[in-house]
Amino acid sequence: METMPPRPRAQLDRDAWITEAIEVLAAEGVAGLRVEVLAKRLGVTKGSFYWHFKDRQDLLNEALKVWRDGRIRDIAKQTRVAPGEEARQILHLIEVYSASRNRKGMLIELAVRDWAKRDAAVATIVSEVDAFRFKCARELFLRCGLPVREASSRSLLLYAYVFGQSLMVVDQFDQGVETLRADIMAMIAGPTSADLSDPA
Amino acid sequence: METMPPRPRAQLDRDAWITEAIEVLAAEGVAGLRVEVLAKRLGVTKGSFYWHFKDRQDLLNEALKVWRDGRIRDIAKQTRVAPGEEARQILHLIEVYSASRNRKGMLIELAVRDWAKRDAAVATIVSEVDAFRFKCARELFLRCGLPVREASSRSLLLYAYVFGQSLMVVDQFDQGVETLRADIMAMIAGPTSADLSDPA
DNA sequence: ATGGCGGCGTACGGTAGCGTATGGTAGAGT
DNA sequence: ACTCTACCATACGCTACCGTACGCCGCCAT
Repeated sequence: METMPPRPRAQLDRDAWITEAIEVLAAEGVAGLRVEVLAKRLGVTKGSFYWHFKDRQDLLNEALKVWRDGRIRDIAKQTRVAPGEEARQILHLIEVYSASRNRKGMLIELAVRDWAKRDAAVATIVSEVDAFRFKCARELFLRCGLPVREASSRSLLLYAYVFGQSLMVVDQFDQGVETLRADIMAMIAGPTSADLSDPA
Repeated sequence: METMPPRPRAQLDRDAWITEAIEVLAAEGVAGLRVEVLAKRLGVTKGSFYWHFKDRQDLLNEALKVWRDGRIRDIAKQTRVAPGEEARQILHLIEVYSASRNRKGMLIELAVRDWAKRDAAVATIVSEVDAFRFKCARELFLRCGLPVREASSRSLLLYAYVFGQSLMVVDQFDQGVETLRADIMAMIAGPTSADLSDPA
């Protein structure tokens, strides 16, 4: 056999670097994503790194692609739902992003968005992801019976809210923040056609 | 005369460093806030810096304080309004933060919040500012006649939205984003007691 | 005019990080 | 057993920083 010509284990290690890179990205931001730090975390030296990658930028590009593809897949999954379940799924969407759960995912989101402020190529990718998110969420609202304009504005509000929520330090807001969050979820999601037409 | 004992120009130069520091903070983030970079931008060497400041952390602390005080003052100013103008002021509040105008202020906000993720002391300050913002905004809603719970949730939604909005890259969303933003503003601000009780 | 000091420049040591060059090793193929 | 190569370590040069030590220069008061 030809030992699986192109990549028997090389490609797999590349992925290990990328996976760890995204981990560090979430914790330290793109500025803290250093080659030698990464190597230490992986228990190797940078001699390994420069075998797998041309340079640091090469890793950053790959990590960004992996992030984008993962986001696209996840968004598609989260918004592909059986008819009649759209309204419930919108609430689920908001919950999924609410920083308590999915903390790491949100940290990655924020790190990438901070990165995008200083790198136009990253901003382009983020823009693509945002557009896709917007499109999918709007589709959910449309299938709930809302007119295009309202479906659009609610979609934008939904994502702006969940991202903004994760930026705020709300732990000393007087009463239970959970109650407020629940009320806000209802504001963003409803009233939908289900509320308007469902006799129950 | 005693040549104006404490600070004839020294304190003023300290402020110059801090002002420039906040500028760089907005553009490059806290990780890009380097002493020697700052010195070059100010046309001096770091010999000057270490006369005015103990070390880099000293500058960071001061910059953070200046930011906090400026925020507190601005929030107080933006939410202190004549009776009957509350509803209008809420809309104005959203507009002021909408990233198009006040771009630099928002960049500083985002940079400080990113900073807060890796520095507990910064997170405490941000928490104070957020709590004050929340309190002031809620007061506006309350004076519009809304019950406490709704005033609270709308206040939280308002700030989460404006911060989240500034994180998103919306330039390729199909139709006019301005229209969507206007609709969202109306969702967050209204219906208020003015809409409910004003016969006009 | 001159001593003192505020304000800054210069020079230095030290660390962290990028990227390169080159050597070493273990395992697969023959 | 020999070799080849994927994979990694070591060592180096370079730059960008931080912080310190110290020297210079101009301004004010006496």
